[in-house]
Amino acid sequence: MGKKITIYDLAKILKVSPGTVSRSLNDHPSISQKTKARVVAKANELGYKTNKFAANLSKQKTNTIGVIVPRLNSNFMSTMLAGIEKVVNEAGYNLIISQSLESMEKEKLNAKTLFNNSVDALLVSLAYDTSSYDHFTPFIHHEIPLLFLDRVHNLPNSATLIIDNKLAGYEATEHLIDQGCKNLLYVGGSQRRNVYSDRFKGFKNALANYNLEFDESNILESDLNPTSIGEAINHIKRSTKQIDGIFVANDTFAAHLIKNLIREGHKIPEDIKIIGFNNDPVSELVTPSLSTIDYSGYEMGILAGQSVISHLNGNINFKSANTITLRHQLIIRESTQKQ
Amino acid sequence: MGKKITIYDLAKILKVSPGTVSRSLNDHPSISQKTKARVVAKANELGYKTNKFAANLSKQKTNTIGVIVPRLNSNFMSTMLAGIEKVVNEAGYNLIISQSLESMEKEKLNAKTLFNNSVDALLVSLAYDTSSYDHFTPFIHHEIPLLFLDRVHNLPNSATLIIDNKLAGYEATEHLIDQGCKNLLYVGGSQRRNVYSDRFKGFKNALANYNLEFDESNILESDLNPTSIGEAINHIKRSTKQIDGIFVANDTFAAHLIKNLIREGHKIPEDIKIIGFNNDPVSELVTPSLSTIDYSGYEMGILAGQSVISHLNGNINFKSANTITLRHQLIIRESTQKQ
DNA sequence: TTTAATTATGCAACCGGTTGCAATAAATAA
DNA sequence: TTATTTATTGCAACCGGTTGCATAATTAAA
Repeated sequence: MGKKITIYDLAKILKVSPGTVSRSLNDHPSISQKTKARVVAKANELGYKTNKFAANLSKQKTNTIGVIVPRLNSNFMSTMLAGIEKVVNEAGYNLIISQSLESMEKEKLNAKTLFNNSVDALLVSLAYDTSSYDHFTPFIHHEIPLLFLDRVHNLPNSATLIIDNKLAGYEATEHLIDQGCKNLLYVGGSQRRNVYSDRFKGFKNALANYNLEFDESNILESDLNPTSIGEAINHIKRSTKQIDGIFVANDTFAAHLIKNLIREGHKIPEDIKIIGFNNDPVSELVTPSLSTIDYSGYEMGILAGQSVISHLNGNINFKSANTITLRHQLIIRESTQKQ
Repeated sequence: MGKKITIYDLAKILKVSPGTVSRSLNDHPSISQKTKARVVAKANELGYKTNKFAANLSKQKTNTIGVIVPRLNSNFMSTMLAGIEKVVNEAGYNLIISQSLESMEKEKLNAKTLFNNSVDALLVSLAYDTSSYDHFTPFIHHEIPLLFLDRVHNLPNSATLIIDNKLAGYEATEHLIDQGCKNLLYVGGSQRRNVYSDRFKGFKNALANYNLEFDESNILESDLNPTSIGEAINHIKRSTKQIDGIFVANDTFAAHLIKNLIREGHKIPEDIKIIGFNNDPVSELVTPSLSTIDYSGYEMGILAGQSVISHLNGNINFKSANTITLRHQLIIRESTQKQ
């Protein structure tokens, strides 16, 4: 039940000043080893705990890092968060996590809240429909480290952590072409988000490079929600040229697509080859197993945590436009197998 | 960049006392409407923002709720968190999330950290190997609301939020028996966790009820990690009586099991029927699709958030042992289809 | 032994709200 | 009009650390 003991209590007991107690506990250099030892010993003995409120108030620092993600319940995001959490926790920081639910309005609110909560840094993966970025300027103005992850936007004095989506998109598409596909379809999310527009650019480049013609029927913009599978199926059915290869910018949607195409009587990979993106656990489990682009959310999280921490420790900083690009890898499974 | 303005600035400008400003901003009843209006107007005009540090210090309240989960990157957990986040956020609370990584030691650390951070409430889903619960007593002693979710432990003055795992286990098993299975296997996690031991109890009850014999070969305790699939396969192979029905306490593991059993030449559901647990998205996507028990992590999260909030608001409390049981539902898919 | 240079500690202001209690102003009753 | 009651507002202590600067204690140099 221990009534809270404060540095004042310690000071009185040890017959020193509160300031000395404070400095001792914080291992300040101007305190003698002897005194430090005494203070620390007594503090432990009495179970002293620093009152974060007070410490925060005078230091104006919360030891808290804010995160905004589109949603918590996606494999990629939760894995990334797991990585972030691990690193920042080891460094003594807490994570305040909030989700935008893919809405810019909610994202704005989240940003405001986190700002008001004085997070020491902010990590963001942008919502589906975010089109303005003013809600991040308070962070920049107050020099609060701002790091975008995966779904990024280039703002001055902020850093971004991504993979080379364009290249990955190119490689995925090239793989389909290698396997003999001629009429390709790209299914991705909002072109406003770098992850989708870049993958699409890669897709388009690959088509051009292999002299495959491209028109608007070769791209489908979707919210990638499983409930929207119907639209995708319709698009494929309606297409005048028979589609024989699909690059889906998201494994979960790709898995649903496989399931539904098979239900519709298509053979995969014989009639249509499909490649996804993310190497979500589901890609191994679906039948046929799904070829995909692997990149580790966990690693991205770890790296994000590390950069932010080292920024906070003053080792590096985000002043100079700072982009970290992670590696990715093509994973070939059954869904793109040549006959 | 807008020097911070404080209640003292407002007080000076408006020629009232800081106390009056504070009370006005908090809509205290003893301030006249006129004054309140003036203060609020001026506060808005100058873009006043309350300094949480100071407010926390004097109120000794953080408006922050701590959560400890075994891991962030499981569908169930991240969905549950999504639910919690939504509710508490709307109520003006922040969520500090930490993961125990299924280790009691880490869980202890997390609990300590969250305690030191003075969270206003704590939500916990226990780690795989947690066997002592002392790390939660500080919360109870300080009357910080403590709520266990899904993987629970009954502590006095704490609440629990669960489903009827025993009944669900019974129903899953009964379903297998209904479909003609005679030699059943239960694959679950640590018996120390209610979710697994209760499901097992239901399993055993069902066997007894249908006069099916039970011995140690009918149960396999696993960490349910996909890397442990080999052990499960071996167990099934080695079994003297030919196993024809498996109840796996976790969809992901069940999905891997299906995939691997098929690879080994078994036919599912013809030779072996399988039922999972959780209704994870993967259960629909695997082939054959997986029968399972559905219960909504999201709903559980929402409910958890709501109970904690209403407790914090003084509406209900956890003093009287408080258990909320959510409903669940048997979902029949292809993996248990009778021929 | 003195003086200068270090090292260790104390003092007190400060961070910015919150809140019990006293004081004053306004409203109602006598 | 005066005495009461009630509605408003101010005062000042408090929450518990942190930190610049002055002072005291100790050590090294002269």
